Amino acid sequence: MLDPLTRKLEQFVRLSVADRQILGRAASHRVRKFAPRTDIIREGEQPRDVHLILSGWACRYKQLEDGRRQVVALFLPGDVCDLNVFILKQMDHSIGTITGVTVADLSREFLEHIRTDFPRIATALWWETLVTVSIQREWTLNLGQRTASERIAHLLCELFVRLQVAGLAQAGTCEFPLTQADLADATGLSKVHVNRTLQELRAEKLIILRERTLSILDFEQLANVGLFNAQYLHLENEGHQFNANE
Amino acid sequence: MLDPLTRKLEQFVRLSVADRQILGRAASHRVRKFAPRTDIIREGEQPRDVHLILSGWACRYKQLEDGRRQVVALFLPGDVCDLNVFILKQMDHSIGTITGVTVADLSREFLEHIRTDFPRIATALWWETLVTVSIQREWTLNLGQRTASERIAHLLCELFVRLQVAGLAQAGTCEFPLTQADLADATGLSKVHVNRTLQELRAEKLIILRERTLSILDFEQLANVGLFNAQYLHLENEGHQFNANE
DNA sequence: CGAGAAGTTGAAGCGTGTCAAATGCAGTGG
DNA sequence: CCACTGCATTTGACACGCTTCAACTTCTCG
Repeated sequence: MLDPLTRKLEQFVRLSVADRQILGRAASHRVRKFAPRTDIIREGEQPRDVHLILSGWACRYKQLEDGRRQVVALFLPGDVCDLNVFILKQMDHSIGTITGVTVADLSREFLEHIRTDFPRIATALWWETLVTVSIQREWTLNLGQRTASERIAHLLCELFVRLQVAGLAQAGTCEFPLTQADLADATGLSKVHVNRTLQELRAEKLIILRERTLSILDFEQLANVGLFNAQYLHLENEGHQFNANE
Repeated sequence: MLDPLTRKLEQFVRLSVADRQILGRAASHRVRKFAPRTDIIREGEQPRDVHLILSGWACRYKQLEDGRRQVVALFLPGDVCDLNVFILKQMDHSIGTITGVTVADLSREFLEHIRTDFPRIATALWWETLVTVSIQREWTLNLGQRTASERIAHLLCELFVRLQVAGLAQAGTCEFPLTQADLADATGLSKVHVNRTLQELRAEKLIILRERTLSILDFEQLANVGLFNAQYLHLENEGHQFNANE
Protein backbone atom coordinates (compact mmCIF):
# COMPACT_ATOMS: atom_id res chain seq x y z
CA MET A 1 0.00 0.00 0.00
CA LEU A 2 1.69 3.16 -1.23
CA ASP A 3 1.59 6.39 0.68
CA PRO A 4 -0.22 9.10 -1.27
CA LEU A 5 2.81 11.31 -1.90
CA THR A 6 4.82 8.50 -3.45
CA ARG A 7 1.80 7.56 -5.53
CA LYS A 8 1.45 11.09 -6.75
CA LEU A 9 5.09 11.67 -7.58
CA GLU A 10 5.08 8.46 -9.63
CA GLN A 11 2.61 10.18 -11.94
CA PHE A 12 5.60 12.25 -12.94
CA VAL A 13 8.57 9.91 -12.75
CA ARG A 14 9.36 6.31 -11.83
CA LEU A 15 11.10 6.33 -8.46
CA SER A 16 13.77 3.94 -7.26
CA VAL A 17 13.50 1.71 -4.21
CA ALA A 18 15.80 4.06 -2.32
CA ASP A 19 13.62 7.02 -3.32
CA ARG A 20 10.55 5.31 -1.96
CA GLN A 21 12.27 4.41 1.24
CA ILE A 22 13.32 7.93 2.05
CA LEU A 23 9.86 9.23 1.20
CA GLY A 24 8.36 6.62 3.47
CA ARG A 25 10.66 7.71 6.24
CA ALA A 26 9.76 11.38 5.70
CA ALA A 27 6.10 10.51 6.04
CA SER A 28 6.50 8.81 9.40
CA HIS A 29 9.09 10.92 11.17
CA ARG A 30 7.55 14.01 12.74
CA VAL A 31 3.81 13.56 12.56
CA ARG A 32 1.15 15.81 14.06
CA LYS A 33 -2.62 15.57 14.20
CA PHE A 34 -5.09 18.43 13.83
CA ALA A 35 -8.78 18.48 14.68
CA PRO A 36 -11.34 19.40 12.03
CA ARG A 37 -11.81 23.13 11.43
CA THR A 38 -8.62 24.32 13.04
CA ASP A 39 -5.77 26.39 11.63
CA ILE A 40 -2.42 24.80 10.94
CA ILE A 41 -0.82 28.18 10.37
CA ARG A 42 -2.23 31.69 10.13
CA GLU A 43 -1.65 34.69 7.92
CA GLY A 44 1.12 36.85 9.34
CA GLU A 45 2.87 34.03 11.15
CA GLN A 46 6.35 32.94 10.24
CA PRO A 47 6.41 29.53 8.57
CA ARG A 48 8.80 26.90 9.92
CA ASP A 49 8.42 23.51 8.33
CA VAL A 50 7.06 22.20 5.10
CA HIS A 51 3.78 20.38 5.70
CA LEU A 52 2.98 17.12 4.00
CA ILE A 53 -0.65 16.06 4.28
CA LEU A 54 -0.81 12.38 5.14
CA SER A 55 -4.55 12.07 5.64
CA GLY A 56 -7.57 14.34 5.65
CA TRP A 57 -8.51 17.48 3.77
CA ALA A 58 -7.24 21.01 4.36
CA CYS A 59 -7.37 24.34 2.56
CA ARG A 60 -5.49 27.52 1.92
CA TYR A 61 -7.66 30.57 2.47
CA LYS A 62 -7.51 34.32 2.50
CA GLN A 63 -9.85 36.71 4.20
CA LEU A 64 -10.82 40.33 3.69
CA GLU A 65 -11.15 42.63 6.69
CA ASP A 66 -14.93 42.53 6.48
CA GLY A 67 -14.96 38.75 6.76
CA ARG A 68 -15.41 37.69 3.16
CA ARG A 69 -13.43 34.50 2.78
CA GLN A 70 -11.94 32.82 -0.25
CA VAL A 71 -10.59 29.30 -0.27
CA VAL A 72 -7.75 29.58 -2.78
CA ALA A 73 -6.61 25.96 -2.71
CA LEU A 74 -7.62 22.58 -1.39
CA PHE A 75 -5.14 20.09 0.01
CA LEU A 76 -5.67 16.35 -0.23
CA PRO A 77 -3.55 13.51 1.12
CA GLY A 78 -0.16 13.57 -0.59
CA ASP A 79 -0.18 17.32 -1.11
CA VAL A 80 2.74 19.43 0.07
CA CYS A 81 1.88 22.76 1.60
CA ASP A 82 4.66 25.26 1.58
CA LEU A 83 7.97 24.78 -0.09
CA ASN A 84 8.32 28.54 0.24
CA VAL A 85 8.83 28.23 3.94
CA PHE A 86 12.48 29.06 4.07
CA ILE A 87 12.40 32.27 2.11
CA LEU A 88 9.32 34.26 2.98
CA LYS A 89 9.08 35.96 6.35
CA GLN A 90 5.35 36.03 6.69
CA MET A 91 2.49 33.86 5.57
CA ASP A 92 0.24 35.86 3.24
CA HIS A 93 -2.60 33.40 3.82
CA SER A 94 -3.78 30.80 6.32
CA ILE A 95 -3.97 27.05 6.15
CA GLY A 96 -6.85 25.37 7.93
CA THR A 97 -8.21 21.88 8.18
CA ILE A 98 -11.55 20.70 6.86
CA THR A 99 -11.54 17.21 8.39
CA GLY A 100 -9.18 15.85 10.98
CA VAL A 101 -5.74 15.91 9.39
CA THR A 102 -2.41 14.22 9.99
CA VAL A 103 0.59 16.15 8.83
CA ALA A 104 4.24 15.25 8.53
CA ASP A 105 6.55 18.19 9.17
CA LEU A 106 9.54 18.21 6.87
CA SER A 107 12.50 20.16 8.16
CA ARG A 108 14.71 22.41 6.18
CA GLU A 109 17.58 20.01 6.74
CA PHE A 110 15.64 17.06 5.44
CA LEU A 111 14.75 18.91 2.26
CA GLU A 112 18.35 19.95 1.82
CA HIS A 113 19.30 16.30 2.17
CA ILE A 114 16.78 15.40 -0.55
CA ARG A 115 18.06 18.12 -2.81
CA THR A 116 21.64 16.97 -2.70
CA ASP A 117 21.29 13.19 -2.42
CA PHE A 118 17.97 12.44 -4.12
CA PRO A 119 17.79 14.68 -7.17
CA ARG A 120 15.02 12.62 -8.72
CA ILE A 121 12.77 13.31 -5.74
CA ALA A 122 13.83 16.93 -5.71
CA THR A 123 12.78 17.24 -9.33
CA ALA A 124 9.50 15.48 -8.60
CA LEU A 125 8.78 17.87 -5.73
CA TRP A 126 9.57 20.77 -8.00
CA TRP A 127 7.04 19.32 -10.45
CA GLU A 128 4.45 19.08 -7.69
CA THR A 129 4.83 22.76 -6.85
CA LEU A 130 4.51 23.64 -10.53
CA VAL A 131 1.28 21.66 -10.72
CA THR A 132 0.03 23.47 -7.63
CA VAL A 133 0.65 26.78 -9.35
CA SER A 134 -1.02 25.55 -12.51
CA ILE A 135 -4.06 24.61 -10.47
CA GLN A 136 -4.05 28.10 -9.00
CA ARG A 137 -4.17 29.55 -12.49
CA GLU A 138 -7.02 27.25 -13.44
CA TRP A 139 -8.93 28.42 -10.37
CA THR A 140 -8.39 31.99 -11.50
CA LEU A 141 -9.96 31.05 -14.82
CA ASN A 142 -12.73 29.22 -12.99
CA LEU A 143 -13.68 32.23 -10.91
CA GLY A 144 -13.23 34.75 -13.67
CA GLN A 145 -15.05 33.11 -16.53
CA ARG A 146 -17.16 30.14 -15.60
CA THR A 147 -20.81 30.23 -14.56
CA ALA A 148 -21.98 28.73 -11.28
CA SER A 149 -22.73 25.24 -12.60
CA GLU A 150 -19.54 25.23 -14.64
CA ARG A 151 -17.51 26.21 -11.60
CA ILE A 152 -18.91 23.50 -9.42
CA ALA A 153 -18.74 20.83 -12.09
CA HIS A 154 -15.15 21.81 -12.77
CA LEU A 155 -14.18 21.69 -9.13
CA LEU A 156 -15.78 18.29 -8.63
CA CYS A 157 -13.94 16.91 -11.64
CA GLU A 158 -10.62 18.28 -10.43
CA LEU A 159 -11.01 16.92 -6.95
CA PHE A 160 -12.11 13.54 -8.21
CA VAL A 161 -9.11 13.19 -10.51
CA ARG A 162 -6.73 14.29 -7.77
CA LEU A 163 -8.26 11.81 -5.36
CA GLN A 164 -7.90 9.05 -7.93
CA VAL A 165 -4.23 9.88 -8.28
CA ALA A 166 -3.88 9.69 -4.51
CA GLY A 167 -5.59 6.30 -4.54
CA LEU A 168 -8.64 7.60 -2.71
CA ALA A 169 -11.40 7.00 -5.23
CA GLN A 170 -12.86 3.84 -6.61
CA ALA A 171 -15.47 3.23 -9.26
CA GLY A 172 -16.64 6.81 -9.55
CA THR A 173 -17.02 7.28 -5.82
CA CYS A 174 -15.00 9.10 -3.21
CA GLU A 175 -15.29 10.63 0.21
CA PHE A 176 -16.23 14.25 0.01
CA PRO A 177 -16.11 16.11 3.31
CA LEU A 178 -16.67 19.63 1.95
CA THR A 179 -19.83 21.34 3.16
CA GLN A 180 -21.83 23.52 0.82
CA ALA A 181 -20.38 26.48 2.70
CA ASP A 182 -16.88 25.25 1.83
CA LEU A 183 -17.85 24.90 -1.80
CA ALA A 184 -19.23 28.42 -1.70
CA ASP A 185 -15.96 29.79 -0.31
CA ALA A 186 -13.98 27.95 -2.96
CA THR A 187 -16.12 28.95 -5.92
CA GLY A 188 -16.94 32.51 -4.94
CA LEU A 189 -20.66 31.77 -4.83
CA SER A 190 -23.21 32.07 -2.04
CA LYS A 191 -24.19 29.03 -0.01
CA VAL A 192 -27.73 29.22 -1.26
CA HIS A 193 -26.67 29.27 -4.87
CA VAL A 194 -24.29 26.36 -4.36
CA ASN A 195 -27.20 24.42 -2.98
CA ARG A 196 -29.36 25.14 -6.01
CA THR A 197 -26.55 24.39 -8.41
CA LEU A 198 -25.87 21.03 -6.80
CA GLN A 199 -29.53 20.23 -7.16
CA GLU A 200 -29.27 20.92 -10.87
CA LEU A 201 -26.34 18.57 -11.24
CA ARG A 202 -28.24 15.93 -9.33
CA ALA A 203 -31.34 16.46 -11.45
CA GLU A 204 -29.25 15.94 -14.57
CA LYS A 205 -28.10 12.62 -13.12
CA LEU A 206 -24.46 13.66 -13.16
CA ILE A 207 -23.66 13.23 -9.50
CA ILE A 208 -24.89 11.84 -6.22
CA LEU A 209 -23.67 13.78 -3.22
CA ARG A 210 -24.89 12.99 0.25
CA GLU A 211 -23.55 11.89 3.58
CA ARG A 212 -20.10 13.20 2.72
CA THR A 213 -19.82 10.88 -0.25
CA LEU A 214 -19.62 11.90 -3.88
CA SER A 215 -20.48 9.61 -6.77
CA ILE A 216 -19.86 10.84 -10.26
CA LEU A 217 -22.39 9.08 -12.47
CA ASP A 218 -21.11 10.37 -15.78
CA PHE A 219 -17.66 11.85 -15.60
CA GLU A 220 -17.43 12.70 -19.26
CA GLN A 221 -20.67 14.61 -19.18
CA LEU A 222 -19.74 16.39 -15.96
CA ALA A 223 -16.44 17.38 -17.53
CA ASN A 224 -18.38 18.79 -20.47
CA VAL A 225 -20.56 20.85 -18.19
CA GLY A 226 -17.51 22.18 -16.31
CA LEU A 227 -15.34 22.65 -19.41
CA PHE A 228 -12.85 20.48 -17.59
CA ASN A 229 -9.67 19.37 -19.31
CA ALA A 230 -7.13 17.60 -17.12
CA GLN A 231 -4.13 18.83 -19.05
CA TYR A 232 -3.34 21.47 -16.43
CA LEU A 233 -2.78 18.71 -13.87
CA HIS A 234 0.22 17.47 -15.88
CA LEU A 235 -0.35 13.82 -15.09
CA GLU A 236 1.09 12.25 -18.24
CA ASN A 237 4.42 11.12 -16.89
CA GLU A 238 6.00 14.31 -18.02
CA GLY A 239 9.21 13.52 -16.15
CA HIS A 240 9.89 10.14 -17.71
CA GLN A 241 13.34 11.23 -18.84
CA PHE A 242 14.30 11.19 -15.16
CA ASN A 243 12.92 7.68 -14.55
CA ALA A 244 14.78 5.28 -12.32
CA ASN A 245 15.71 2.23 -14.39
CA GLU A 246 14.26 -0.48 -12.20
CA MET B 1 20.39 53.34 -14.42
CA LEU B 2 19.47 49.93 -13.05
CA ASP B 3 17.75 47.32 -15.15
CA PRO B 4 14.32 46.45 -13.76
CA LEU B 5 15.13 42.89 -12.71
CA THR B 6 18.09 43.93 -10.60
CA ARG B 7 15.98 46.69 -9.12
CA LYS B 8 13.28 44.24 -8.23
CA LEU B 9 15.53 41.59 -6.75
CA GLU B 10 17.10 44.23 -4.54
CA GLN B 11 13.71 44.59 -2.86
CA PHE B 12 14.50 41.19 -1.45
CA VAL B 13 18.25 41.15 -0.89
CA ARG B 14 21.26 43.40 -1.39
CA LEU B 15 23.23 42.08 -4.35
CA SER B 16 26.98 42.21 -4.84
CA VAL B 17 28.74 43.91 -7.72
CA ALA B 18 29.41 40.51 -9.29
CA ASP B 19 25.73 39.64 -8.93
CA ARG B 20 24.71 42.78 -10.75
CA GLN B 21 27.21 42.19 -13.49
CA ILE B 22 25.98 38.73 -14.33
CA LEU B 23 22.36 39.92 -14.25
CA GLY B 24 23.28 42.75 -16.58
CA ARG B 25 24.89 40.27 -18.92
CA ALA B 26 21.85 37.99 -18.82
CA ALA B 27 19.66 40.93 -19.80
CA SER B 28 21.68 41.79 -22.89
CA HIS B 29 22.67 38.42 -24.26
CA ARG B 30 19.91 36.84 -26.31
CA VAL B 31 17.31 39.55 -26.83
CA ARG B 32 14.20 39.33 -28.97
CA LYS B 33 11.51 41.87 -29.82
CA PHE B 34 7.80 41.16 -30.15
CA ALA B 35 5.14 43.36 -31.71
CA PRO B 36 2.09 44.40 -29.67
CA ARG B 37 -0.71 41.84 -29.44
CA THR B 38 1.30 38.81 -30.48
CA ASP B 39 1.90 35.53 -28.70
CA ILE B 40 5.31 34.73 -27.25
CA ILE B 41 4.32 31.13 -26.62
CA ARG B 42 1.02 29.28 -26.89
CA GLU B 43 -0.82 26.72 -24.82
CA GLY B 44 0.21 23.23 -25.83
CA GLU B 45 3.66 24.21 -27.06
CA GLN B 46 6.80 22.97 -25.41
CA PRO B 47 8.61 25.72 -23.53
CA ARG B 48 12.32 26.19 -24.21
CA ASP B 49 13.84 29.19 -22.49
CA VAL B 50 12.95 31.28 -19.50
CA HIS B 51 11.72 34.69 -20.60
CA LEU B 52 12.81 37.84 -18.85
CA ILE B 53 10.76 40.91 -19.78
CA LEU B 54 13.11 43.83 -20.39
CA SER B 55 10.55 46.36 -21.58
CA GLY B 56 6.84 46.47 -22.34
CA TRP B 57 3.82 44.71 -20.90
CA ALA B 58 2.71 41.13 -21.48
CA CYS B 59 0.20 38.74 -19.99
CA ARG B 60 -0.47 35.14 -19.22
CA TYR B 61 -3.90 34.06 -20.38
CA LYS B 62 -6.09 31.02 -20.65
CA GLN B 63 -9.03 30.48 -22.92
CA LEU B 64 -12.09 28.27 -22.87
CA GLU B 65 -13.19 26.48 -26.02
CA ASP B 66 -16.02 28.91 -26.57
CA GLY B 67 -13.67 31.88 -26.59
CA ARG B 68 -14.06 33.23 -23.08
CA ARG B 69 -10.66 34.53 -22.10
CA GLN B 70 -9.07 35.13 -18.72
CA VAL B 71 -5.87 37.05 -18.19
CA VAL B 72 -4.39 35.24 -15.19
CA ALA B 73 -1.26 37.36 -14.79
CA LEU B 74 0.31 40.55 -16.05
CA PHE B 75 4.02 40.85 -16.74
CA LEU B 76 5.88 44.11 -16.35
CA PRO B 77 9.52 44.92 -17.07
CA GLY B 78 11.73 42.90 -14.74
CA ASP B 79 9.30 40.01 -14.49
CA VAL B 80 10.42 36.47 -15.22
CA CYS B 81 8.00 34.30 -17.12
CA ASP B 82 8.56 30.62 -16.71
CA LEU B 83 11.04 29.04 -14.43
CA ASN B 84 9.02 25.87 -14.94
CA VAL B 85 10.35 25.53 -18.44
CA PHE B 86 12.64 22.62 -17.89
CA ILE B 87 10.21 20.29 -16.23
CA LEU B 88 6.79 20.59 -17.81
CA LYS B 89 6.24 19.17 -21.26
CA GLN B 90 3.43 21.41 -22.33
CA MET B 91 2.39 24.96 -21.67
CA ASP B 92 -1.01 24.97 -19.95
CA HIS B 93 -1.56 28.61 -20.91
CA SER B 94 -0.35 31.19 -23.40
CA ILE B 95 1.80 34.27 -23.03
CA GLY B 96 1.00 37.24 -25.21
CA THR B 97 2.18 40.80 -25.49
CA ILE B 98 0.13 43.88 -24.76
CA THR B 99 2.59 46.49 -26.00
CA GLY B 100 5.72 45.92 -27.97
CA VAL B 101 7.99 43.85 -25.75
CA THR B 102 11.67 43.07 -25.57
CA VAL B 103 12.55 39.77 -23.99
CA ALA B 104 15.82 38.23 -22.91
CA ASP B 105 15.87 34.45 -23.30
CA LEU B 106 17.67 32.74 -20.46
CA SER B 107 18.97 29.29 -21.30
CA ARG B 108 18.87 26.27 -19.09
CA GLU B 109 22.66 26.35 -18.91
CA PHE B 110 22.73 29.96 -17.81
CA LEU B 111 20.29 29.27 -15.00
CA GLU B 112 22.30 26.24 -13.95
CA HIS B 113 25.35 28.49 -13.85
CA ILE B 114 23.46 30.94 -11.63
CA ARG B 115 22.31 28.17 -9.35
CA THR B 116 25.78 26.83 -8.67
CA ASP B 117 27.89 29.98 -8.75
CA PHE B 118 25.50 32.74 -7.66
CA PRO B 119 23.38 31.31 -4.88
CA ARG B 120 22.25 34.74 -3.77
CA ILE B 121 20.70 35.41 -7.18
CA ALA B 122 19.26 31.91 -7.25
CA THR B 123 17.57 32.59 -3.92
CA ALA B 124 16.32 35.95 -5.15
CA LEU B 125 14.86 34.33 -8.28
CA TRP B 126 13.20 31.73 -6.08
CA TRP B 127 11.72 34.61 -4.10
CA GLU B 128 10.43 36.23 -7.28
CA THR B 129 8.61 33.05 -8.29
CA LEU B 130 7.09 32.81 -4.80
CA VAL B 131 5.83 36.37 -5.12
CA THR B 132 4.36 35.52 -8.51
CA VAL B 133 2.44 32.67 -6.94
CA SER B 134 1.32 34.88 -4.08
CA ILE B 135 -0.02 37.36 -6.62
CA GLN B 136 -1.87 34.53 -8.30
CA ARG B 137 -3.55 33.70 -5.00
CA GLU B 138 -4.48 37.34 -4.46
CA TRP B 139 -6.04 37.41 -7.92
CA THR B 140 -8.07 34.36 -6.96
CA LEU B 141 -9.33 36.29 -3.95
CA ASN B 142 -9.95 39.30 -6.16
CA LEU B 143 -12.13 37.39 -8.61
CA GLY B 144 -13.88 35.33 -5.99
CA GLN B 145 -14.81 37.95 -3.43
CA ARG B 146 -14.40 41.52 -4.55
CA THR B 147 -17.02 43.63 -6.31
CA ALA B 148 -16.34 45.31 -9.64
CA SER B 149 -15.01 48.58 -8.25
CA GLU B 150 -12.99 46.76 -5.62
CA ARG B 151 -11.44 44.52 -8.26
CA ILE B 152 -10.41 47.36 -10.48
CA ALA B 153 -9.14 49.54 -7.64
CA HIS B 154 -7.14 46.59 -6.33
CA LEU B 155 -5.62 45.83 -9.70
CA LEU B 156 -4.64 49.44 -10.26
CA CYS B 157 -2.97 49.58 -6.84
CA GLU B 158 -1.06 46.38 -7.47
CA LEU B 159 0.17 47.45 -10.88
CA PHE B 160 1.17 50.86 -9.61
CA VAL B 161 3.22 49.41 -6.76
CA ARG B 162 4.89 46.90 -9.06
CA LEU B 163 5.74 49.64 -11.53
CA GLN B 164 7.21 51.74 -8.74
CA VAL B 165 9.41 48.84 -7.75
CA ALA B 166 10.54 48.50 -11.35
CA GLY B 167 11.34 52.21 -11.43
CA LEU B 168 8.57 52.96 -13.91
CA ALA B 169 6.35 55.32 -11.94
CA GLN B 170 6.92 58.80 -10.64
CA ALA B 171 4.80 61.06 -8.53
CA GLY B 172 1.65 59.02 -8.70
CA THR B 173 1.78 58.62 -12.46
CA CYS B 174 2.71 55.76 -14.75
CA GLU B 175 2.22 54.52 -18.27
CA PHE B 176 -0.78 52.29 -18.52
CA PRO B 177 -1.20 50.52 -21.85
CA LEU B 178 -4.07 48.22 -20.87
CA THR B 179 -7.29 48.76 -22.78
CA GLN B 180 -10.63 48.46 -21.05
CA ALA B 181 -11.00 45.11 -22.81
CA ASP B 182 -7.74 43.97 -21.20
CA LEU B 183 -8.97 45.11 -17.81
CA ALA B 184 -12.18 43.19 -18.44
CA ASP B 185 -10.27 40.00 -19.25
CA ALA B 186 -8.14 40.38 -16.14
CA THR B 187 -10.98 41.15 -13.74
CA GLY B 188 -13.61 38.78 -15.12
CA LEU B 189 -15.96 41.68 -15.89
CA SER B 190 -17.52 42.83 -19.14
CA LYS B 191 -15.98 45.68 -21.10
CA VAL B 192 -19.04 47.81 -20.57
CA HIS B 193 -18.98 47.37 -16.85
CA VAL B 194 -15.27 48.12 -16.67
CA ASN B 195 -16.00 51.35 -18.46
CA ARG B 196 -18.67 52.35 -15.99
CA THR B 197 -16.57 51.33 -13.03
CA LEU B 198 -13.64 53.43 -14.22
CA GLN B 199 -16.01 56.36 -14.52
CA GLU B 200 -16.97 55.88 -10.89
CA LEU B 201 -13.34 55.93 -9.80
CA ARG B 202 -12.78 59.05 -11.85
CA ALA B 203 -15.89 60.69 -10.44
CA GLU B 204 -14.61 60.03 -6.93
CA LYS B 205 -11.39 61.82 -7.88
CA LEU B 206 -9.27 58.75 -7.20
CA ILE B 207 -7.68 58.35 -10.61
CA ILE B 208 -7.12 59.97 -13.94
CA LEU B 209 -6.80 57.48 -16.77
CA ARG B 210 -6.56 58.63 -20.34
CA GLU B 211 -4.19 58.44 -23.27
CA ARG B 212 -2.53 55.34 -21.84
CA THR B 213 -1.48 57.17 -18.72
CA LEU B 214 -2.66 56.48 -15.20
CA SER B 215 -2.47 59.01 -12.38
CA ILE B 216 -3.45 57.92 -8.94
CA LEU B 217 -4.71 61.01 -7.14
CA ASP B 218 -5.21 59.44 -3.74
CA PHE B 219 -3.45 56.12 -3.35
CA GLU B 220 -4.54 55.57 0.22
CA GLN B 221 -8.18 56.09 -0.63
CA LEU B 222 -7.92 53.90 -3.73
CA ALA B 223 -6.34 51.18 -1.61
CA ASN B 224 -9.27 51.47 0.78
CA VAL B 225 -11.76 51.06 -2.02
CA GLY B 226 -9.89 48.00 -3.35
CA LEU B 227 -9.14 46.51 0.06
CA PHE B 228 -5.54 46.54 -1.06
CA ASN B 229 -2.76 45.54 1.31
CA ALA B 230 0.69 45.20 -0.21
CA GLN B 231 1.85 42.52 2.18
CA TYR B 232 1.32 39.79 -0.41
CA LEU B 233 3.96 41.41 -2.63
CA HIS B 234 6.62 40.66 0.02
CA LEU B 235 8.59 43.82 -0.62
CA GLU B 236 10.05 44.35 2.86
CA ASN B 237 13.56 43.10 2.27
CA GLU B 238 12.55 39.69 3.47
CA GLY B 239 15.83 38.19 2.32
CA HIS B 240 18.16 40.50 4.22
CA GLN B 241 19.88 37.56 5.91
CA PHE B 242 21.34 36.75 2.50
CA ASN B 243 22.60 40.31 1.88
CA ALA B 244 25.94 40.87 0.21
CA ASN B 245 28.14 42.82 2.61
CA GLU B 246 29.15 45.65 0.34
C1' DC C 1 -8.88 61.87 -44.82
C1' DG C 2 -10.65 57.47 -43.89
C1' DA C 3 -11.06 53.22 -41.34
C1' DG C 4 -10.70 50.45 -37.56
C1' DA C 5 -10.03 50.24 -32.71
C1' DA C 6 -11.23 51.98 -28.23
C1' DG C 7 -14.34 54.19 -25.38
C1' DT C 8 -19.14 55.69 -24.06
C1' DT C 9 -24.17 55.55 -23.43
C1' DG C 10 -28.94 53.65 -22.72
C1' DA C 11 -32.30 50.06 -22.08
C1' DA C 12 -33.56 45.64 -20.84
C1' DG C 13 -32.81 40.98 -18.90
C1' DC C 14 -30.80 37.52 -16.13
C1' DG C 15 -27.74 35.15 -12.91
C1' DT C 16 -26.63 35.33 -8.51
C1' DG C 17 -27.01 37.38 -3.83
C1' DT C 18 -29.64 38.41 0.30
C1' DC C 19 -32.91 37.60 3.78
C1' DA C 20 -35.69 34.73 6.44
C1' DA C 21 -37.73 30.67 7.81
C1' DA C 22 -38.28 25.66 7.74
C1' DT C 23 -36.47 21.08 7.63
C1' DG C 24 -33.24 17.46 8.30
C1' DC C 25 -29.40 15.31 10.76
C1' DA C 26 -25.83 14.07 14.32
C1' DG C 27 -24.14 14.24 18.72
C1' DT C 28 -24.95 15.01 23.87
C1' DG C 29 -26.68 14.48 28.20
C1' DG C 30 -30.42 13.38 31.18
C1' DC D 1 -34.39 6.24 24.43
C1' DC D 2 -35.75 10.80 23.87
C1' DA D 3 -35.42 15.79 24.20
C1' DC D 4 -32.24 19.25 23.17
C1' DT D 5 -28.86 21.62 20.60
C1' DG D 6 -26.40 23.26 16.79
C1' DC D 7 -24.96 22.79 12.28
C1' DA D 8 -25.96 21.69 7.37
C1' DT D 9 -29.25 21.71 3.93
C1' DT D 10 -33.33 23.27 1.61
C1' DT D 11 -36.99 26.47 0.01
C1' DG D 12 -39.30 30.86 -1.43
C1' DA D 13 -39.52 35.74 -2.43
C1' DC D 14 -37.31 39.59 -3.73
C1' DA D 15 -33.42 42.76 -4.92
C1' DC D 16 -29.52 44.19 -7.48
C1' DG D 17 -25.00 43.99 -9.76
C1' DC D 18 -23.54 42.88 -13.80
C1' DT D 19 -24.16 41.35 -18.69
C1' DT D 20 -25.89 41.83 -23.17
C1' DC D 21 -27.07 44.21 -27.22
C1' DA D 22 -26.87 47.90 -30.12
C1' DA D 23 -25.81 52.32 -31.48
C1' DC D 24 -23.03 56.26 -31.27
C1' DT D 25 -18.71 58.97 -30.42
C1' DT D 26 -13.98 59.66 -29.99
C1' DC D 27 -9.43 58.54 -30.67
C1' DT D 28 -5.31 56.69 -33.46
C1' DC D 29 -2.65 56.29 -37.14
C1' DG D 30 -1.48 55.10 -41.93
